[in-house]
Order: sequence, then C-alpha cells, then structure tokens
Amino acid sequence: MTECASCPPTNPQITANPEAEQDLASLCKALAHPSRVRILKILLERKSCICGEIVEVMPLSQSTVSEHLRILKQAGLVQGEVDGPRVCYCVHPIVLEQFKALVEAL
Amino acid sequence: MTECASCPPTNPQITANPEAEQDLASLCKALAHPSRVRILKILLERKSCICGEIVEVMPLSQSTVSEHLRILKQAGLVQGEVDGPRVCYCVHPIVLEQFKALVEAL
DNA sequence: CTAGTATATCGTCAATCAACGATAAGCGAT
DNA sequence: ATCGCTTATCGTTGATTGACGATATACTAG
Repeated sequence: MTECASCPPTNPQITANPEAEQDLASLCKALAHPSRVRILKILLERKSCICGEIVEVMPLSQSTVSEHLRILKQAGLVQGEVDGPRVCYCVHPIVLEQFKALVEAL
Repeated sequence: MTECASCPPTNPQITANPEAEQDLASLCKALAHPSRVRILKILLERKSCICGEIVEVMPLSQSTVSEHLRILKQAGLVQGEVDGPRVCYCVHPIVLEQFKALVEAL
C-alpha cells in the first residue's frame, strides 16, 4: 500500500468499465487535435451547420478539413446531412453529452 | 446561412479562445489511448499512488507503462513523487478539474 | 562499495497521423 | 448531357505513436 503525502484522498470504488474507458479514449482521440476542437467549437457557436464555411475560416486545405470532419463524424460527435450540392454538419448533441458525462465521471 | 432541420439550436456566442482549445486538445491527446484512461482510473480508484503496481495490473511491459505515465505527467494530469527507490504517482486534482471544466464548457 | 530493486531512457520497428494536391463523385442549373 | 460548384476520396510524404527489449539511472540495504 504505497501512499504519499501530496496525493489527494481518492474514492476506493472498484469500477473498471472497459467499454466506457474505450469510449472515452475514442472520443478524446477525436478531439486530440486543435483543429478538430476548433471545428467543434465553430459548429457549436454558429447557428448554421455550415461546411464549406469551415474551410474558409480554417487555415487548412479543403481536403484536410474534410478529413477532420470525417474523424469527428466517425467518433459520432458530428453528423453530416446532404443538403443539395453541399453538406450540412452539426454537432450530435447526445454524443457530446455522453462525452461530458464520461469526463465528469472521472 | 445554411441551416438544416436535424440540427439543434446553438448558442451564437463568439468565443474562439485559442489557448483553451489548445489546452483541451492536449489533455484529450493524453487520454486518447485506452491504456492511459485505464491508468488514470487506477490512480483515481486506489488510495495509494502506486507505480510498479500499475505494471502488474496492466498487460503491458514496464517500459510501455512508464511511457504512458510520462505522457500523462507531461500533460499535467498526473504527478510523480520519488519515494525512496520507487515513484509514487497520483492524479493532479487541479488539472483534472480544469479538464472537466473545459469539456463542460463545450 | 556492492548488490538488488524500481523506474526512466534509448534504439528500433511497424503502424498510424496530418497535411497536401489531384481527382472523383454528387447535385442543381442550363 | 454538360457545366459549375461542393465535398469526399486517393495517393504520397514526412512526422508521430505505441510497443518492446536492452540498458542506464537512482536509491536502499548490507
């Protein structure tokens, strides 16, 4: 039972939920790049669900932005809806809440 | 102003705090691997601040666990204190709270 | 000082990531 | 059907990651 002075008291519950841990890791991985955090913020702040607009705002090429969107979409954090010739992206509220809950549970 | 039906209404505030976004991305990156989430959970759940004990519990080599700990420490989520021949790791409560706050603010 | 234990670092290798330009695919309008 | 616009995908490249064994470092005990 090693213990040190500077460590805070911790709850002794024995959780170990491998699935939740994997989910948290996956969601974190999706947000492990500043550009993707930025994109998520943009989607949250704008009333519209833009897509090409993101490319205009970001200092990245269209293909790179598209790739970041793919990663966010694959993680479930974002969903894209085809709207004529363009695609309308928006945050998936439920998955974002799940992410918040997983982090809060730490 | 593209907008689509399935998207939730979002707050129109213009935040754009690049520093906070970078911080969030860095913290997420540190937790972007299941093993590191696992290690963090272990540190939170155990009353002790173990280190070699982590190696025993994880299906990874000592050097790999050490590397994961280094990444967590570099992100500030964890701190290690030398305790004789061994090192006592524990979660840095303030940084963890900052992480929670950044996620909650999404 | 030496031996033993615990942890960190090094070197390597395969795999994954991030970025880009080029190109394909989807759709509306002509 | 074709043109023009928007977005996705492909192929490439250099950088980073994750894993390991081997080794170096740090500390205690004897």
